[in-house]
Amino acid sequence: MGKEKLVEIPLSRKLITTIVKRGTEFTEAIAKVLKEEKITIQQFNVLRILRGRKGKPANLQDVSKDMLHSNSNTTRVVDKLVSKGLSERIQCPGDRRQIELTITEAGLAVLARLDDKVNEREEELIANLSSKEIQMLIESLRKIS
Amino acid sequence: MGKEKLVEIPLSRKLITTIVKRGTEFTEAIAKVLKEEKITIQQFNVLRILRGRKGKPANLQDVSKDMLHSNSNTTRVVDKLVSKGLSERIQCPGDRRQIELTITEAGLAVLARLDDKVNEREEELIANLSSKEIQMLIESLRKIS
DNA sequence: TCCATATATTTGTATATACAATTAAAGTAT
DNA sequence: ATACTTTAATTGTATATACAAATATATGGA
Repeated sequence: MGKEKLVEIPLSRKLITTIVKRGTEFTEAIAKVLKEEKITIQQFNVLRILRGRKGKPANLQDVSKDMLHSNSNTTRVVDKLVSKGLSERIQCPGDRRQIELTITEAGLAVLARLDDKVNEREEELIANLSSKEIQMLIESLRKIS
Repeated sequence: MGKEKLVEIPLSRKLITTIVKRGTEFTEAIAKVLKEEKITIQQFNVLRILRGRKGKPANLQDVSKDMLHSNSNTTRVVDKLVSKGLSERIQCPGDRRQIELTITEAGLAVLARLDDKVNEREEELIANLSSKEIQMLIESLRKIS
């Protein structure tokens, strides 16, 4: 008695758990910053994608493919942005199944107010790591899949 | 013209994005395994915590503190487990504000059917990494926060 | 043209999550 | 005992997400 074998947690699980946990922490930390402008991370990502197109409209799939999550919800994220006046959606004249999404001035302004804050917060979040370690982490993590 | 400066994505963002992405992939991959038993990751985690207590009942906070997400939802996760017959909840006689949670035989059986599958899937997910790399990743990632 | 199939987006629905507010029971001081 | 504060859990609500089904348009034959 008192001698039950402690089940070893496999390294694979330790790593996976750690990565998931860090991912959640980061997501929540950034979400908190975005909250100042009352937008979610998904909305933020869509806005950045649209800004990156420098006026050239995007369709739903251009936007969805860079998003983490499945695309039926992209419609609703875009709905939100449109209803807030941060994005515009028109039917594509050439192919009326598609839509043409653009970012509005108000949308650009929101991003402008957030950019530095988000960058700073991101720096802070990994401030404990040397740049060598960061490089190494990126490389190993990319190898995973 | 044609000479717009491409904005460099900072390393901090690259790392954070990569970690978040891997976390999401892992979560989805494991969720898929758990789906065979129609339980979610949160439910799985609660069951494992309860099993780990080897009969000793847990209260809500014992369970919540090991969970990623905020505890008001733990009540509802537990609701699900109880309604499926995988867990039992009684009011704690000593302190009637608290509850006493235990795992049922059916709950243990679900875990027994899942354990190996989950472990295997986890191994697969990081099969591209050497064990030295895994060690190193765990260490660096833990340093972060 | 008419029909089958493919593509782009939207909608419905169940579940999950964040966050604030509420309820219930204990503990503590007067 | 009574009131005040703290603790434990639950509930309400808005939003987010997964997944399947539906809608609308386009495309390529017969």
